[in-house]
Amino acid sequence: MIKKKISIKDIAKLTDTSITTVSFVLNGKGRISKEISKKILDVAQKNGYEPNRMAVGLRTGVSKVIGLIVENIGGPFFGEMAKVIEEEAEKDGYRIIYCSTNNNLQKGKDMIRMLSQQLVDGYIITPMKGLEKDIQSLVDSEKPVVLIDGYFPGFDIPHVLVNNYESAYNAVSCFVRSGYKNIGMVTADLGLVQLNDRSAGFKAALKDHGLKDNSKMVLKVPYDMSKADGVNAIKEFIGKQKQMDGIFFTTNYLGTMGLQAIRDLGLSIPGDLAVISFDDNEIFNLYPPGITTIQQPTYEIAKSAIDILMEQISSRKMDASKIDLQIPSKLIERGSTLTKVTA
Amino acid sequence: MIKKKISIKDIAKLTDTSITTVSFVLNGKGRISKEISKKILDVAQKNGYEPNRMAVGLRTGVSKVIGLIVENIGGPFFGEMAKVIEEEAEKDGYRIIYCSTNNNLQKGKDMIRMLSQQLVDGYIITPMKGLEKDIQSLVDSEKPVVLIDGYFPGFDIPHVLVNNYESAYNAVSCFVRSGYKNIGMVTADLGLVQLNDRSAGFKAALKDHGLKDNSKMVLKVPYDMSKADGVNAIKEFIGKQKQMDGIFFTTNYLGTMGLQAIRDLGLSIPGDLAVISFDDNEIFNLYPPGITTIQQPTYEIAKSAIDILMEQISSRKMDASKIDLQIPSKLIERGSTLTKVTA
DNA sequence: ACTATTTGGTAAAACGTTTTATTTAATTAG
DNA sequence: CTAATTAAATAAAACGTTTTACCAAATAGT
Repeated sequence: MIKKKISIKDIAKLTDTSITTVSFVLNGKGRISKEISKKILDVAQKNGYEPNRMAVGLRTGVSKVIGLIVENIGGPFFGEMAKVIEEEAEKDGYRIIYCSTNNNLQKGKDMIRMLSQQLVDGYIITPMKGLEKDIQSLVDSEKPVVLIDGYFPGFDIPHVLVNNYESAYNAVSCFVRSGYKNIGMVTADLGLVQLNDRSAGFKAALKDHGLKDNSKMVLKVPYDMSKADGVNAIKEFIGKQKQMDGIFFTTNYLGTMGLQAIRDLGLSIPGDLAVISFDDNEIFNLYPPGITTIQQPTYEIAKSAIDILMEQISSRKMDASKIDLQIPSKLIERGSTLTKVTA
Repeated sequence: MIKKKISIKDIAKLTDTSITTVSFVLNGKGRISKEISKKILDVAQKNGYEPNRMAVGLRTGVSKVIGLIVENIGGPFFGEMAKVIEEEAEKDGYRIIYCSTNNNLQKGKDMIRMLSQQLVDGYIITPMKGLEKDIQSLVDSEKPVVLIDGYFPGFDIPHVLVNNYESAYNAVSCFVRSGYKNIGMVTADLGLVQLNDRSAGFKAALKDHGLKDNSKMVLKVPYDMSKADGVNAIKEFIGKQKQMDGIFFTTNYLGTMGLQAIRDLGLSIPGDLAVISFDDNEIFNLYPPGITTIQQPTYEIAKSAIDILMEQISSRKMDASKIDLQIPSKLIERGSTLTKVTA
């Protein structure tokens, strides 16, 4: 029994009414008498009528789908984000189409192009270097867009992200508070503004705390480097920095690579090296003695992004364009930054 | 400059041809002369023409979108899966709409209904108890469906998952091989067949190795229990099992809760307790002394699922209905199951 | 009692494609 | 030199909605 989908036309036939009438009743639009309404609703209900989204989309230009373009849907940060976004969007009857760019520019461009085929009503995008014009052209053509986790300096595109600068600054303060003064940093070589902001916050804090800004104590791990190579690079880096007593990892995956490096080197945390990493994570909670982290407010970021997007979608006002929402992070202090004991 | 999307009709006008001609050229269908073809292609290219997916979908009944319904897109296992699925689907020009059920039956039902509004060409679903009829009705209406990570006993719905029974069996064998004979298990109370299979494999292995099947050495943690409560439950469980020297966690999240419990109890791994967990994970690699895990072949599962789905989509043959693909897992042996040293 | 107005309902156009059936022009066959 | 074939292009219908414009009947206004 291959049940053919029932259409509005079928319902009209079954109820001896017109297509228009059915449509009006179903959408509560026109003025149709109680009795006819009831009859139509009944029949629709009984036959499990569901509107054909394609037809609706074609006619109205609204797909009720939003496009989510992130770096890696499989990662802990974006995965969590994706979940919240889905849940929030669903409340407004929206569904999510996603795609991971893996920080590949071409993939990002392709995706924006694909999705712009009248398929989605709006975009949530994690920006990457080189995508500026593509996204701007989206905005120019009045497509609602919200950036998360980053932004484009000089472009008026609404974005919401953690306050990277202050967060990194706070990390350094935490080190200092606990007595660590020779602090190194491991970051990635993507041109991402969020990483730059973290670096800037880090440096500013060093300066403000009167620590020497030894730029040799910064390692940039190439993004496309394999995990094993990355760990080795970090090991080598740590090996070279003889006087370093604290290390700051600017991302989640660098943090775990770092832990592995530290473990392989047989160093103790925080005895030999205090540690703070960006992006809280189950690992950092569990790994002895507990790693101090900067916890991103994923829920709030995602919620805000959806809210802003929906605002744009409903009222076509673009006064949201100047939105620059930076949400504070939470420093989760754990064993890796216990007060330094000097021998 | 609000660029209006250009349509096939516009191109026809610009090139002094008909709509049909343009459509034929763009799809390589009819017989159109080289010169006109070139002209049309040029104009289309120059104006950045992209077909309106809604219109195409309405006319052809094909959306080029597949629906992915998982338990939690944010989790490590499903996230990784989602990523592979997206990448593989993209090769065939498909995009993914996702949704997390959080093991909530109603949400699952709702999602299936929503997506069936002619919105998706096929489904990849992680089954949950109670969804049998909904999914079967999908199959009945000739919608391509593939289940991943589980299946419905007694229903002929194609599915691909890890060989749960054998995997759990192997875990026990690993314990035994290393000298651990009093093996407990922690599992969840969802009615999921994959968990049942794991339990069954576990018990069968105990029996085959001549170990006593002490059913008191099994803890079922309620799925909706908070993390803290879960950890406490596990702590209590471990506390009660005085002679237990090895413990098997049937899922990822139970494994990490278990690690926390063990850490809180101040027990050493594997000295006091050997550990194996299902689902490999960065944590298990990093956490000292390294936790032995059953690594699911996520890539292969996802790839196979997509392949089977595409097969169904392209050739409307339903002979795939009896597909029961169980892919072997890989036991990653780490420090948590080092050979037992008896004092 | 005639004109306004409201009420309940519908026909038909439009959204942008794909595809079938047709037309016209050009080529080949006999 | 016609008749048959083929090549090139197109008109028009259809997919399932939403929505504008319109109509007829009933009600209200004066």
